[in-house]
Amino acid sequence: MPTICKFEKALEILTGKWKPVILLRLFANGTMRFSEIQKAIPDINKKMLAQQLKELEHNDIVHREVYSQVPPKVEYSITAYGHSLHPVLQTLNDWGEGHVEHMSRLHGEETSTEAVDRPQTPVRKA
Amino acid sequence: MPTICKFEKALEILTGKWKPVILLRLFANGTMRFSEIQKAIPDINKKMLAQQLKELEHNDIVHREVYSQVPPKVEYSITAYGHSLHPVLQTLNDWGEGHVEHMSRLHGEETSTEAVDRPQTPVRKA
DNA sequence: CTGCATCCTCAATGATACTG
DNA sequence: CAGTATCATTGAGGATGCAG
Repeated sequence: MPTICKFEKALEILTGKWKPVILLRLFANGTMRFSEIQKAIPDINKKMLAQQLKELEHNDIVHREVYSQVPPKVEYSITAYGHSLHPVLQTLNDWGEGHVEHMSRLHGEETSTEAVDRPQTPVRKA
Repeated sequence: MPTICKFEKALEILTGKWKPVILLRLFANGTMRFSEIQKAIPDINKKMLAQQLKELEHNDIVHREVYSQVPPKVEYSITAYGHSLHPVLQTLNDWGEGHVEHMSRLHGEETSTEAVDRPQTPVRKA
């Protein structure tokens, strides 16, 4: 059980199609209701949002506060422990920033930086 | 295009089922032949290895040195730029280390830390 | 030895409807 | 409003064979 495991474990937390966006939103806004997050991230659907939040909650990154009232109200926020992620996010973001520049320098000046990766597995088309 | 993009871009590099292992191997061993990496990571297959290496190469993280000889010989190594990833990996790993402990403290003392995540979508079985 | 092409599998993602 | 349950989709991941 080398270093890999820890490393991969850490990645598991940040990975997932919506984790990053959700996390950033919560880091920025502090506390948000379920519907607020949904509005903030139009392309996500309830199932995914709930699912990802659940995972983040399980990892003690996000806190879930339920208000027993009608209509229901649930607020999400970054836990104390979750804030320990901040430096990690920062590092990742800083490197990412330099990286996009590095890429444009290397390859074309495409501002899109899109469809450049993962060329393989050409999608079994009809 | 807020911070997310850079952040996610960075994640893209590290993510992928085999990127972490491959990266760590290369960081540790310096230079390895295709077959060496394969032997070092028994569970990976040629296609995946080639694919992930290609992506890493495209991102200028890994260097590919081809020796035009028979039989063919190709060596992979971390590029100069690729080494800029080291602090990122370090940060991630450090946080991951603390995280596994935090998890065991929170939930059970399960050394497995397995099947605890992602409870949803119960696998559509026959 | 390397690596691409093909075909296949399945887990993650998504759309939708229903419930407290 | 905040979920859960179901069913459908898709694309990353994998097995295998051919080719340089």
